[in-house]
Amino acid sequence: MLALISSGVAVTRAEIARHTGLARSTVSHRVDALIAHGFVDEDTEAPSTGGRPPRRLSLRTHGHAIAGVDIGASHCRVGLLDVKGTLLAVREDPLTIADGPEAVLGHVERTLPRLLKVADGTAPRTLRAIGVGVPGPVEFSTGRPVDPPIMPGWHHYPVPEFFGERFGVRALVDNDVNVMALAEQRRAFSDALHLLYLKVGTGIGCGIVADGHIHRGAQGSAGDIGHIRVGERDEPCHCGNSGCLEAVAAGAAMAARLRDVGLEAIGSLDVVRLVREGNREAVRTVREAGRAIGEVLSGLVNFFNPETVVVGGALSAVHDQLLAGVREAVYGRSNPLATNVLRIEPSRIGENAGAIGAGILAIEHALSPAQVDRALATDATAV
Amino acid sequence: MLALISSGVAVTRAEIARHTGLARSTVSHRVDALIAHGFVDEDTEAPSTGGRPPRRLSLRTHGHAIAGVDIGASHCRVGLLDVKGTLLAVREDPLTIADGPEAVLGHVERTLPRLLKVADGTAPRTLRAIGVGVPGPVEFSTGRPVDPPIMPGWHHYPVPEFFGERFGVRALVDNDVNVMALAEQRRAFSDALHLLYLKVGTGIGCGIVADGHIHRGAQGSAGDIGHIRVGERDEPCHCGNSGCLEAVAAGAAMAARLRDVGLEAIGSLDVVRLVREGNREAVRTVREAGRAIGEVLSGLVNFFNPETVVVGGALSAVHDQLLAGVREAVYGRSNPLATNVLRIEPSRIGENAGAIGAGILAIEHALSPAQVDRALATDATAV
DNA sequence: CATACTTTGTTCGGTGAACGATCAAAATGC
DNA sequence: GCATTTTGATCGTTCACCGAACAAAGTATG
Repeated sequence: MLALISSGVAVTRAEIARHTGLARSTVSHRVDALIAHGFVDEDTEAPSTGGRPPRRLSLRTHGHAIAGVDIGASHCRVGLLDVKGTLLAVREDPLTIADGPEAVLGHVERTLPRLLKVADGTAPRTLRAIGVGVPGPVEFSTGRPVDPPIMPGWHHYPVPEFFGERFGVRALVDNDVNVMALAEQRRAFSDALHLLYLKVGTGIGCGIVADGHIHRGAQGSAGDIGHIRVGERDEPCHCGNSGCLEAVAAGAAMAARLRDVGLEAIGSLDVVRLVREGNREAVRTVREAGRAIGEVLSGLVNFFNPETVVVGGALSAVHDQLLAGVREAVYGRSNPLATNVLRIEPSRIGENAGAIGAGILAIEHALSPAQVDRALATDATAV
Repeated sequence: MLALISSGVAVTRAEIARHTGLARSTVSHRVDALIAHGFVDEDTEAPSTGGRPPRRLSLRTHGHAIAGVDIGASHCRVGLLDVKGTLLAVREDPLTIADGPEAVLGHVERTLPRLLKVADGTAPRTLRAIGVGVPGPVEFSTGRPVDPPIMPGWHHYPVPEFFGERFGVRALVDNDVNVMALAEQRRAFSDALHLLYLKVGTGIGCGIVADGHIHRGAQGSAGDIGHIRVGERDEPCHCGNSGCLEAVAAGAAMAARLRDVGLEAIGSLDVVRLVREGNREAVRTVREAGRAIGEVLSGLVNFFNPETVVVGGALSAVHDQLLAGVREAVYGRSNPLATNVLRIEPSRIGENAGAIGAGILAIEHALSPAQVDRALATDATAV
């Protein structure tokens, strides 16, 4: 409760009192408790506005650490954050997710202690919580992947228990695009209550933030827009249908099309390289893909009416070309009322969005009123 | 708080204590206050389970009334509900919304007192709140329509103030499909946290319930799916684009197509009539429209992942034919994970959904913790 | 049929958190 | 140097919630 307010808007006791409507005495008392338990620090004095200068409060960053883990199809990024959400250390390693949960999570298990040691040298930090983003649908309440197409061996694997046994902390698991959407919303587009995060890489996925919260849907498969039908082309898709967005506009599909015209392109990164080299065929392909994505997105914009759409993923490296196509299609087709404040922008956080978003997910859980109350009750003076 | 629990799950003091974790003494005290202020009634004793039989509590329905108003393009339905949400009286009148807010709301103003007198004869009821559903986008916080296409003269008209001045109660205004979605979710599909309500009438609209709450989006235009592009046909649409869902599959479009083949059909009701008469062309047209709707819906199902899709509106009168087409397209194209628990069902509430949903909106506001606390504080013993 | 047991709801002191008022601290401004 | 202003701390009061004991009203059991 107070912790939430301390993390942004009201940073002094008097401000908290004004914002919450509580008496100044009450606020003082509770802040003392939070300081005693190691949640909050008192730091510099703020400039006076005519009277006694207020003392600024901030979350105590030293001592604590939160892990944010971004697991991709072929890589794994482990990040360490302080409770304010600033990234202390990251490490990316190539890793095949198809090797199964023990192999992948075992790597995370070995990497984390190293990061904890390295991170910022001086004071040792204790791990408080872990957030994990994985490239497939997850039953959020249990943290278990459900029938993930590209994660063989992960079905119903109890990821939180894995970390709970080894580090003694809670782990939250979610779809990777969801945590990326969360990262962009919290860090870069906090004025947008409703936000979509489009990840355009080898495949295409979408993270949804509705009213400030991640929308996961009934089975945690919300945002799975890769197989929405688009346009007239009947490109066959590995899902069995044809004309899927992913079969038309994802990185893999673009690379295939460029191969057809004799260019050397295996994956998304080759498409990016070719565009950067100024290859006109590649530019045309990306722009065309942008239009296809925009066509689907225009429908989603009408339906969902977000303030902001963020485009990320490997292909956002060439967002000039990609977004041109997306905007063209969206602004051409969407309801004017929905588009007149709509912003379509490239990712501002970039390649660390997954790790940071997973961390934010864990931080917000650890600092939730219920968790803080529990910590205050169990008198365990943290740090 | 207690009011919410009283309206469904915990109907005796001991049950409330078990559900909330509060002490039995506290619950007793608070229930007494609610009884004293006229929110709750004590009624029959429930059967004993081996000890003293518990006394059942229920919301006090007599004395209070809530209005639910459903304004359509060419009709106006005014309903009166008790605080439990049961419909006491309804009245539908033909009315042209284009006559402007004063004319339409004036009609409501004259109708309400009559319903209040008629309703259930005996005890007089005082109006507590009003809910209004209108066929266009609304800025919910102020209750003002914004640029509604088929409501000339209503732009930014202060509807809540109109009723506030005349009846002295709060009025909540929302898009009609939103309140219909709410009615179906609360009354008929309460197990579905995420629900879509498709209204197929002259036009096509969609109400969204996400996590039990109406999703309105950034400008209150969420659910405006009538102009999503569908299929290969390039049917011109009044919005300026072509291939819009509404231009292909709405009641008006179906009637136009039937006219083209020489049948007599002016509006949605004629389509319904022809289908009921067994006209094969009409059946084919409805089924075809269902497929078009299903094609768009399959994308929305992938994106939003609802448990339930409810189909209502005038065309749901022939839902056998319509839903056949919808289901065919959705189950053919959507992500299996999203469809394996998905239910696509006809409206269970029917023509009163708008009035009931608007009433529910108002009731939930009036019984919200904040409002109840205020009522308890201001010592104004209701009734 | 009387008695023990169970479950519900009420009454009654005790406790603790929030409040309001007062006071000390540390600046600005005349 | 002194009034003013704003922040933060201290202290007694109030009020909501709790826990325990108790009354009420039934069922099980000898």
